[in-house]
Amino acid sequence: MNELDRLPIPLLEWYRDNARALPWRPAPGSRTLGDPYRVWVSEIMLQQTRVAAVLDYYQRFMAALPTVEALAAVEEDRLMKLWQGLGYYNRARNLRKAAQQITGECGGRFPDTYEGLLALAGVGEYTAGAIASIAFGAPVPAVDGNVLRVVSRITGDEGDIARPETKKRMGSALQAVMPRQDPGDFNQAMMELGAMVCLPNGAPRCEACPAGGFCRARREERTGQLPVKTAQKARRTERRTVYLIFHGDTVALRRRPGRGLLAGLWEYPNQAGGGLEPLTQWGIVPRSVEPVGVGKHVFSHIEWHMGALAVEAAEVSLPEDWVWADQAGLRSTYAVPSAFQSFAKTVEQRLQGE
DNA sequence: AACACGGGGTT
DNA sequence: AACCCAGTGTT
Repeated sequence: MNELDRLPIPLLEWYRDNARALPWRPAPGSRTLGDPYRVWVSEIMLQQTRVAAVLDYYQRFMAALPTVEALAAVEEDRLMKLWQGLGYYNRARNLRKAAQQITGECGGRFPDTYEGLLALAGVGEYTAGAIASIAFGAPVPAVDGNVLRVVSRITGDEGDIARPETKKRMGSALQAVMPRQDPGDFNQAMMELGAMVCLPNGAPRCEACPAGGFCRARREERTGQLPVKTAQKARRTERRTVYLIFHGDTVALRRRPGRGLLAGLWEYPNQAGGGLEPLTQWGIVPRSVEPVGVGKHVFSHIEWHMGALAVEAAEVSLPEDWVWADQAGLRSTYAVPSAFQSFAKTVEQRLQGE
């Protein structure tokens, strides 16, 4: 028998005493199920995103779109504005797509099985397991990055956690020890343990761990070597010029393409490289051009180094899919990604001062 | 299996 | 600067 057999009882006890109160989380130990819609929205927001980053977005999102029906009917631009700054914007589009699946092909009934949930857009193996267990009490594991790290260390498993085969093996091992009474608490406890105690980067708080007495990595002093994970690819760097084009008390925004990076969001016109040629190409006649600072933004796979030019436009006409945005529009209508946040102050001052 | 896809916190 | 986060979809 392996170390995981000894885990459920001390883990659940630890969770009852140490779980954070979260807006989508049923009271730990209460054996009450989570609300499916609330749990679902939270799980999508939490994909590759920390709890602290999600909290405010979650509250605003639930206030604006309190039901599956409201989500299914929301305008895409409003949806993007609610998601602005959270990243991985396809999550939001898939969320709406799935809401339409539920109100449509599911006849308005929220899927209540692992397989049914897995069929929803944006719901993969992890999320299906999380919702099935937390909202419906199904005894299926939810294997995320936290859980992979915890299982790797407790069992001393040296399998590469980036490999599907490893995820499958650890999922099966968890399935076998999962308590039938409260699978939702068990899954959340595993993740909570990974987030609060069994920390990455070789700095786990083993003295506070309910598995400390039987954890293999701790006993063998291998917490610094586990989990095993293939290193991620290096980023490429792009140098771009961002054009802050002003006209009166407005600034030019253009919509990004519908696919790819930051799809469908709004941005200040920008171009790899730079110079003044792009302005001509866009049909912008500049009254004045002035460098107004630099910005850097790091994506997971790209690094943008940006230099900004403030342009006073003499012409009012703009290319297709561009708009003149005023302060109110920037604040409440157009979803502009964080990559351009470093220019917000400059833009605001210009629109203010004019 | 490899890659695209954001943004930010921690070490 | 590296790591990684309550991962999923596409190629």
